[in-house]
Amino acid sequence: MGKDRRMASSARKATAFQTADSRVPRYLQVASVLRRRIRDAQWAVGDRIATLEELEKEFNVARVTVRQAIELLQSEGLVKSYQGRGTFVTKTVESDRWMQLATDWESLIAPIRDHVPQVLPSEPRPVPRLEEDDGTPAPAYVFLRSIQKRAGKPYAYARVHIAKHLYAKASKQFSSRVALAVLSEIKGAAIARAHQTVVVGAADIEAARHLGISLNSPTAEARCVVSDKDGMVLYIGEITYPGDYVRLNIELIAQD
Amino acid sequence: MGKDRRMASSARKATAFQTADSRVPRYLQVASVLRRRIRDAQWAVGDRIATLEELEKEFNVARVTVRQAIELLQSEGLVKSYQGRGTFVTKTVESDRWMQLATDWESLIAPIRDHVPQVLPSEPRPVPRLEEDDGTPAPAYVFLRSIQKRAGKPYAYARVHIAKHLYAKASKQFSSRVALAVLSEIKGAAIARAHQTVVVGAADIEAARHLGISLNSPTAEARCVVSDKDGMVLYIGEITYPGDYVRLNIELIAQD
DNA sequence: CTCAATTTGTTCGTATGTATG
DNA sequence: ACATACATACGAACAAATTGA
Repeated sequence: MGKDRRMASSARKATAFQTADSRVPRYLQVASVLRRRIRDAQWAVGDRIATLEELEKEFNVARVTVRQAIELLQSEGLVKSYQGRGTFVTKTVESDRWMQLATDWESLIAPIRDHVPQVLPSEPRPVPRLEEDDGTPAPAYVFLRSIQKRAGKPYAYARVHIAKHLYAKASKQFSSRVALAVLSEIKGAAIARAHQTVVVGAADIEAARHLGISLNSPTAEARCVVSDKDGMVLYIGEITYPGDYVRLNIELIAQD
Repeated sequence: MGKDRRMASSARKATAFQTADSRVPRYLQVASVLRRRIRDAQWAVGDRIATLEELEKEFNVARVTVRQAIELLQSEGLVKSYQGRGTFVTKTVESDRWMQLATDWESLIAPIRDHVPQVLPSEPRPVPRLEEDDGTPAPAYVFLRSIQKRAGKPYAYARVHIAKHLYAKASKQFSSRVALAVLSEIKGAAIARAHQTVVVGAADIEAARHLGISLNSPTAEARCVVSDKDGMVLYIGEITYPGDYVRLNIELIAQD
């Protein structure tokens, strides 16, 4: 016995990595760190990566566990191992993976003006979650759900509440275009304020299904609230993005 | 050439959740979804949560697996089960967990002006990563690493490059105060532009250690670049936050 | 060419964790 | 609660290929 095994009883000794035991299989944890090193070009194509022995020590795991991680990368075609020589990077990971999240209204609207969302059957949803600062609710809302795709791959799962009286003005458009884009063009909608909150989250069962990612994998959850001059909330959009697509650029002090 | 043992798992019966198989133990996946529902007050304290049968169906796992998840929550003191009655929420998860990430210079500086970071021994670091849009590099940089804590708990791990000629003007201050705060007060530093990029990432071994989170758990990675009127980069800060602390508020259209 | 060092490949035994039925 | 199957993980020993002295 005596050695540091994988123990479920969290009361047990600190295990590998000296970090909190996440109980994600170790070989997967190691694999994703290695994968990221390749993605970040810390190891470029053609480079020999660290030896099994070095990795064993760095991650404090058994040799077989490192091998398991490397076999995984090999099956992804990222590396190739040669007995007696080492393990070499053969391919790099896709890099243009960013979804730009908007920080002002125009850059929010412009890119999605002509998007065609895939509308999902709308389950009834009791009431939109409103927070203190959001404003006062409209008398009634319509609830829509949709998936946005890019190159056939889903990159956003949207749950949207639209004030019923605005929805009525262009109900057909709302089912074929992105709600915010439609909203921004409705004359009767005097948009006076729009704010967005972004948090790092984890995919729940719905998001995982619709985005084709695994349950609990990191996501960015954006919540966009649009209101009129009286503070009445016209639109609430909750949009979930896969975490590895999201990028936010913020000008803190703009260049002259 | 060994047989691919991993395939055995996907050969297993119904692929739960119909999502990509993340190979995180199912009962843990279920547990975190339930934990989040409690955190989000979807199930408030005192509420009876869904029955085992409902959860079995929702997640498409065996009854014992649901039980395992619920036992975990029970051991965390979040719920309590009663035979014949159901499972009830007994405690909610800490709620004021947000780190406000700044979207303008003043709100970036103000809260950290008086912070005392814990400076780490600075390993040498060859060159700061500069991207196209950042500007031109200064002749030389000083590299610092530090941990920011709040209530004894680390919430940020910072790697910072400061232009050497500025560092020299207040070297002592830089080791006891947050670099950006010092920088903003140095007279010689004519800050003309500051921008920040935030992406959702995953904790590498360093970040995991310093933040006390598990390897590969979600993080927010902020990269802040400050430059002067000639486009010379005075400061590059790479800051890693645990994902569940980060919140970004963005005014898209400001209220009058 | 041989030898030693390095590095990956393979196997055994053991223990524990996960999930089903 | 139990039996079964499989997955994860460790440590250790040994085998095979490669490299350079």
